[in-house]
Amino acid sequence: MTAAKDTFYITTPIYYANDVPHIGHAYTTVAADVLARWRRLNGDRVFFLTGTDEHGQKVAQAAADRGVDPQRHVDEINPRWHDMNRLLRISNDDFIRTTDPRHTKRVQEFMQRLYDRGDLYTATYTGPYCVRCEGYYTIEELLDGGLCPIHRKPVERLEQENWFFRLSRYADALLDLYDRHPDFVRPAARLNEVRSFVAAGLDDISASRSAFDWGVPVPWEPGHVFYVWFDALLNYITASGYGDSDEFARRWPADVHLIGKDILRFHAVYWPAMLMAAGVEVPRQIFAHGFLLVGGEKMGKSNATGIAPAQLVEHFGRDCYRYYFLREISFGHDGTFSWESMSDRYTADLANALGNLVNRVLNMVGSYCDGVVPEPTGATGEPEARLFEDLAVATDGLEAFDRLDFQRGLADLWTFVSGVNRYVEARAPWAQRKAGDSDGLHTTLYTCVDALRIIAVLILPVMPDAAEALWAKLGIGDDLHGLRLPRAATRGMLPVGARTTRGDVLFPRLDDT
RNA sequence: CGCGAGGUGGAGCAGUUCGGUAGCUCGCCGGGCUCAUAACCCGGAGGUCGCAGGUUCAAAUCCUGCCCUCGCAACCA
Repeated sequence: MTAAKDTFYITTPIYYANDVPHIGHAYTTVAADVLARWRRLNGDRVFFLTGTDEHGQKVAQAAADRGVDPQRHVDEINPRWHDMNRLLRISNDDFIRTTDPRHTKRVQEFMQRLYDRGDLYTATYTGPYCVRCEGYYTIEELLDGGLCPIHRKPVERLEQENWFFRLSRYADALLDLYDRHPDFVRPAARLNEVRSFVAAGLDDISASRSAFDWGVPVPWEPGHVFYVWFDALLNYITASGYGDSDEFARRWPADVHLIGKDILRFHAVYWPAMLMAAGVEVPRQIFAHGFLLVGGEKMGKSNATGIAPAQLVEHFGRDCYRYYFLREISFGHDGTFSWESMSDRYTADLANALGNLVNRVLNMVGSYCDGVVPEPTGATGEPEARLFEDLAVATDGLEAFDRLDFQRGLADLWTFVSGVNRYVEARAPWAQRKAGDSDGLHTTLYTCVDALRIIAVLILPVMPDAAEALWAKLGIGDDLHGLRLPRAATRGMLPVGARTTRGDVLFPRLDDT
């Protein structure tokens, strides 16, 4: 008896252990986290996986350079990734390391299966080999002087017997997959890329290495380890219970693998082919987002380390970090990061629109009603109708998150935030108070605080800290994290009599640029 | 003929799938309000939607050609 899939399963790539986390890694991880939190808010059981890729020759060399054992090397640098996740309040349910025994054991089981099914065969390879890439090249691919086209460094000449995966056997099945599931790869332009690549014909790919031993051993061939990409891709199933338990059946297939566009081929071609070969269902979707550009240029090794997430978080705060990249950049396209645009977003969207709104509303509740949410005894009219239209824009618009269109979702959510500001202007509670219209005033303030309550719920996936801080100000007893949509965003759920506190400003203006 | 993305008011972008008032944020100008983080609200100026043709009653949106920018070209999110 196998369980049925009942879990929303989302992954980030596993990051290369040797890398220092930069805003590009964080971009992928934050997006995945927002989606995970969004699905949880909607009541889904979620399994959100991230991790590190710790095998390969480069890692072994880096360890050797330091004079330490590779395992010790990766153990020592692994905390960087946990630090990044903690810094950004990432809510991953698991963290897979490819050196975990649970992983290596299952990689071997999986690859044994490919072997048993005849999809792995041995052949001798002779030719140029780049250690940094861990990749083979043809003479034509090399740059002048026999340099690696990626690293522009001299390549080695290698002759070794390797195991190969019969990727070519799966070309038709892959094309069929793309035709039957056009959403398998998104955005659509990426699917076209992948399709034309496969349609051009696939070569079998090398699946093992024998020049070094820092990897998962090939069980039937001493002295060989699996090529790091086979090892790495398999994390998605080894971490979710492949090989035992109903847990795997509840999670697999993954709903979405979030990746950068650079590793599209591995995920959209090799990975499904591997799964087909093993008789495992393919994931539902691969979503390749764009690159972050810095100063108009692609962020590379030269300038990547220049911007650590911690620098930005220190200045703008964690919530702004999470908000900014998703609001500013169209997910799936390349986007430009700049300190100025981040600062602008902070000031306009967070400090002025949202933070000031919270402050002005709670200030009025404080001074007009002693901080207690009044009973809305007055009549409602056009201003309320307009406000509720804006609310509908937000709740409908946020469904864009399910399409990974965070930009649209957040824009629509901010329509509501602005809408509440417009509502305040339309009702002018300060004037209602002067006029002695307490019924009207109470309805206005109740409506405003109720709107803040809904905002707290709706920003939760993106800005959990601010959501909690706002929630605390509202003095509602319920556990914010226990709330579920759509009920929690229904108007009128605010309890009369709640004791609000103005407290510190949510997003204080930052003086500098 | 390698593949792909993009060229939209001063800046950054959305809209292009399923043609029909060109939209958003910032900036600028003017007004309002005064509860608020000099914040908020309203109005305005500013664009021949890269260029040239074509289809159509109608094109940023479809077709053809061209120009320019930027990525990728088997392992950097």
